[in-house]
Amino acid sequence: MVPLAAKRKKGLVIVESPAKAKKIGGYLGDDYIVRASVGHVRDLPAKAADIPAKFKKEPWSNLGVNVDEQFAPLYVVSPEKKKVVKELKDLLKNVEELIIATDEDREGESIGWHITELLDAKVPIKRMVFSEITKKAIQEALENPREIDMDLVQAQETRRVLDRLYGYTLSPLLWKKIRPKLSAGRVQSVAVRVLVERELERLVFKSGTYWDLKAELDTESKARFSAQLVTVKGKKVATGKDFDEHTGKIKEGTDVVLLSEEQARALQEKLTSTDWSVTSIEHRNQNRKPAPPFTTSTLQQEANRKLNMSARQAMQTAQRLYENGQITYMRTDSVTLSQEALDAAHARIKADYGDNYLVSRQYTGKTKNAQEAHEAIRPAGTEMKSASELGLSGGEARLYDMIWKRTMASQMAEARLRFDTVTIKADETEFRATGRHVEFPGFFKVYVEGSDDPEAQNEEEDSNLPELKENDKLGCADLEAIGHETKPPARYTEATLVRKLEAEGIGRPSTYASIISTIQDRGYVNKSGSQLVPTFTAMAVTRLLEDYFPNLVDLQFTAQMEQSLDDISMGQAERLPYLEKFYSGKEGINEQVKSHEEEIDPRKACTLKLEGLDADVRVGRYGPYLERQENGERVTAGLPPDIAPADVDNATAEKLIEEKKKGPQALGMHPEEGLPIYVKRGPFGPYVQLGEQTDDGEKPKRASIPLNYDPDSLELETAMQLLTLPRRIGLHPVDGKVVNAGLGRFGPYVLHAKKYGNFDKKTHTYTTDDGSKTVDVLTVDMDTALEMLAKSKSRGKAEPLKVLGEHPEDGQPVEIYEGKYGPYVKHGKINATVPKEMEINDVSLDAAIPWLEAKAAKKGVKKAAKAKKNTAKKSTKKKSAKKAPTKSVAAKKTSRKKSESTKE
DNA sequence: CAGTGAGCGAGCTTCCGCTTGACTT
Repeated sequence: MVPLAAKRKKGLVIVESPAKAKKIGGYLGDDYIVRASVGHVRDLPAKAADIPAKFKKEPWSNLGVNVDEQFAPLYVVSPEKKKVVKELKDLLKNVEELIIATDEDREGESIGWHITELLDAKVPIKRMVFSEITKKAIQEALENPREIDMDLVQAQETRRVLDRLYGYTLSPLLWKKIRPKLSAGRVQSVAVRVLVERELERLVFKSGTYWDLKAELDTESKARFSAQLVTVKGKKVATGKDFDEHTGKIKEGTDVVLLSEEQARALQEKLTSTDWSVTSIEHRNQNRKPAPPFTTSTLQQEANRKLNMSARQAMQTAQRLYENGQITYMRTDSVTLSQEALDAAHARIKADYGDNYLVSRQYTGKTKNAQEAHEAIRPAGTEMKSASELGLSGGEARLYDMIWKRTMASQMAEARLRFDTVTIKADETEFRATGRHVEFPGFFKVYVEGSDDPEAQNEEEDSNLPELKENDKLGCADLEAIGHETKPPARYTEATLVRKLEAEGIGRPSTYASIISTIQDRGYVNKSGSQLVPTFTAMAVTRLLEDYFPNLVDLQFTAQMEQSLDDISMGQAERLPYLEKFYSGKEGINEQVKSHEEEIDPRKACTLKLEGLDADVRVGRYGPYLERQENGERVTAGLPPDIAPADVDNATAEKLIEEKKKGPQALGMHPEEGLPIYVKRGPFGPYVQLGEQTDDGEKPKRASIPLNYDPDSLELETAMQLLTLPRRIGLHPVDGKVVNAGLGRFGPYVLHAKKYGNFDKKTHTYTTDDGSKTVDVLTVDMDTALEMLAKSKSRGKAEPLKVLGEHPEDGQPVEIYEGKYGPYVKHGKINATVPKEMEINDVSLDAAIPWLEAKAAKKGVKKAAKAKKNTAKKSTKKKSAKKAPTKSVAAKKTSRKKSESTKE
């Protein structure tokens, strides 16, 4: 709140982030007001509802770009940004100048320009830039303002318009040819393509088998070490690298010995009783350099590898650290450390490890398309305080600790390693043993970057060999023949995908996490553990795009776009010819989409003929299914929803089609009911059913199969028990009321006096606090049920802080409650926060009603959107009702009902 | 709350980047 008698201030400074505004505000003092724009303030309309009425009829309105008039963008202030803009406008009335201090990159420059356009300032406008948030840097920046760089703004607008044209012309083609609501975009389509190509490599991959020997050897002084077979009769023994992944055989022209199991065992037999001796020893020295300080991309990768955090979790955790002033800004592509950071790290290294561990280093970024508006991610401030010194805990402590270590390590000495390679002769074979010795740990003391290969040995670990010299005799304590299979190329994880995208210059620090969400939300990718598995839909979409728009899904497309944008930002090129070439004319995307629209057969676009698979895979409305011709007849069978494309082979296909033909197989007969029990799969997962569906509308008895049971190997006994749920566990020792276990809409539960206890959502089991037992809905006993119930949050009503009175419309009480985010007023199902500066005792009924109304209006919009999905099937009826004269009332009523049912 | 693989309708879906709300279990 601005006090009414506010003195006129010198300037209004606008930055992007509120946390940054706070910090800079502290440096600039009372003469300046510092506020955040909270990101972009204007954008092209995202959806039809955001298009202003007067443009709705324009043929280009959906694009939000007037493609007939110089690609003029239609900018709108999104509803959630209106408040910010209004506040900035009000503040501007009491200052002498407007100072734009947004980030010094393409997007930041554009945000600044949009602000000046919207605020329509009557006072002078200055643009200031800084790359480090220190008092000195800020004041210097303030004294050396510049103008807004319109070339840079143009480059941003070109980027924005191109992305819109790409996305909003290709997506509709996918709706028509493959499935509604699909999407295509410059970034996501390439990301999906990368995953699909890897999946196809796995699909055609042929595994190969090879054998080798591993020896456990003793020196004369009985020190033991192990060695691997490397040559037989002077010829190299085959390893995984020597195989051709398309054939599973040794690559042509490779001169190696491929050992079969028999040969390996014969060799093992022969060598056990032969003489072993050292033929040569080699030493090799190598130094290791620390990894550069974190950028967004490397932070996400390491958090994924070492802390098992998703990109999204890492960013949310980093955001909290940033808001608490504990780390610098977390969305950056720069590896540069400021002088403040260097000083802090150097001092701490000296104090903790000594001078010989300190080396000052400045890294230079080599990331494609880096904008470098911020510094690297590092502990904020001048002291390099550790996580425990800051009193952090949980995920924040772990992430901070990693940032701290990486920053420290980046300023520490190289590690010096010595590798020893010993060659050993046994009969006509050679074995090799390698050792690693850390001669000087340097930065290893603090931090070593993680590996994508979970089996790889840690770099910093010693694996020393015993003292050996040439011609030493060795004893063979054990000789093992080991069989190996070559593995297909690994699927991408969040970490490796982010690294790939960054390396190709695709996507920006602020978007890596959301790219991963988007491709999952659109049904292009499923996550299986840490693997990102593309779906059949992804394959169909990728193939269509590759066939008809190869240059748009080329990995180089973004790099080329960036080149053009650079030219525009430097004033060496114009936006218009670039956009015209992309969109208009014979080769432009508009014409291309139109002409391909006629030639693409949707049935073909949805049909995948996979190498080595006899049946076709088709992507249908209810998911992927198999299709095959048999005696001129079409047979189909649904595929499990989350099956990986590379895991579908002829055997799996055959099994699914056979099962479909036979119809649901009875698990067995229920001995008392005399009816068969089936295992079936519905939209809510696998379930068991007793008897058949009859015509009289009577539904057969059904029960979901909890996640801890495998539907394919479910026993009849278990099925019968599931069908008898809910089950009485016994009587509660305190009040004597019944405790039950059952299956509900949200999974298995235990129930006592209207209070529910829950099983783990992912496993449908529960492990007791002392870890002594794990139970499920069929096995849970009274003691465990009581423990579960004790944990469940009380559904009992909280006491209101204050009762304001009855709502004039319906007489329902209006009350104030204390919530997690401060006090709120409650009326029925509507809750509205009490403004921060209000005292609870000052809140009156009259004051509270407008808050509730505002909240109700907001909620209604959200709920209606949500409810739409659930009632899509019935929508035809609703539409005719809409034409009735009482339209608005009818609409209100239905939306009310829906919101109740969704809440239930 | 429990399968299926086909089509009029009205109007909508969809992009990439920059940021923090909201959530009251």
